[in-house]
Amino acid sequence: MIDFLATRDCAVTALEIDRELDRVGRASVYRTLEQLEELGLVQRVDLGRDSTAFERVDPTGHHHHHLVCNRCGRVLPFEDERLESAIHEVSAGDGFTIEGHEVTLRGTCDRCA
Amino acid sequence: MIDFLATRDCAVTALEIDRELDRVGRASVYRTLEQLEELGLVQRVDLGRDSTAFERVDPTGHHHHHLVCNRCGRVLPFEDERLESAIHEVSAGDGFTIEGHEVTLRGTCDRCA
DNA sequence: GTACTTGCAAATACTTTGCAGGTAT
DNA sequence: ATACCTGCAAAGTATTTGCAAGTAC
Repeated sequence: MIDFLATRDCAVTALEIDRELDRVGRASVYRTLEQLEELGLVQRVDLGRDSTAFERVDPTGHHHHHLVCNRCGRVLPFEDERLESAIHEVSAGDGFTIEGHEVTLRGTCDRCA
Repeated sequence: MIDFLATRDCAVTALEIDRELDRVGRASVYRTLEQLEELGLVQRVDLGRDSTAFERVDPTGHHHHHLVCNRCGRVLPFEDERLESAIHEVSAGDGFTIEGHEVTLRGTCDRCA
C-alpha cells in the first residue's frame, strides 16, 4: 500500500485505495494512513467529497493545493508562489500559531464546461 | 432555525444545530441547509472535523477564512486582504473556471499553546 | 381537497474498533 | 512465547431518504 501511495502525487481517498488494492482490507488502509499521517509522510486533505482524501508529503517541503470541480468532483493540483508568500505573511494575531495551511479553489473543469 | 443561523457569523456544524434546537429534527436541519446552500445564503465549509460545517454568506460579498486549532478543534475566523488578491490572481489555466475558494490555516490556538 | 413541510425511523455511507488468527523475533 | 500486524465483522458516527402526519391555501 505504501508503494501504491508513492505512485500517486495528488489526493486519493481511503476508499479509492481500498478499492484498488484487493489484498488489503479497509481497516488496514485506515490504520496505515493514520500511522503515515503521524509520521508526517502523508497529509489529510479535506476536499468536500464524500470521503477524506490523503496525499503524500514531499520531503523537500514543496507542496501544492487543489482545484475541485463542482460538477464532476475531479481534483487537480496547482501551485502558486504569490499565494504561498501571501499566506506566510498572514499574521493571525491572538496568539494563534500557524503550522500549516490548505487552499481549495472550486469551479468548473475543462471537461465539464 | 434560519434565525439561529443568522445569529452565528462563523462555521456551525449540522449536528450542532440539531443539538441546540430541540424542536427541529435532524432531517429538517440537513434539508434546510441544502436549500439555503442552493439559494446561496449559506456556504459549506470543510474544516476537517468529523462533520461538515456551514456558515451564512454575507450578501455584501465580504467573507473570511478559518483558523482551526489542531488540538482542541476550535475554529476562529480571520480576514486578509493580501491573501484575497493573491487568490484572485491565480490563473488556473487548463480551462478551469474558478468560482470560489476556501482557505484553512491550521495550528495551535492561544488556549492550547 | 391539493401542495408543501415536518419529524421519526430506517437506510446508507464512511470510519473506527474488537478480536482471532498469522507472522516475525 | 511475546510482540506486532492483518483481515473480517461488528459498532459508531454522519448524512440521506421514505413515509405518514400536519399545516397552509
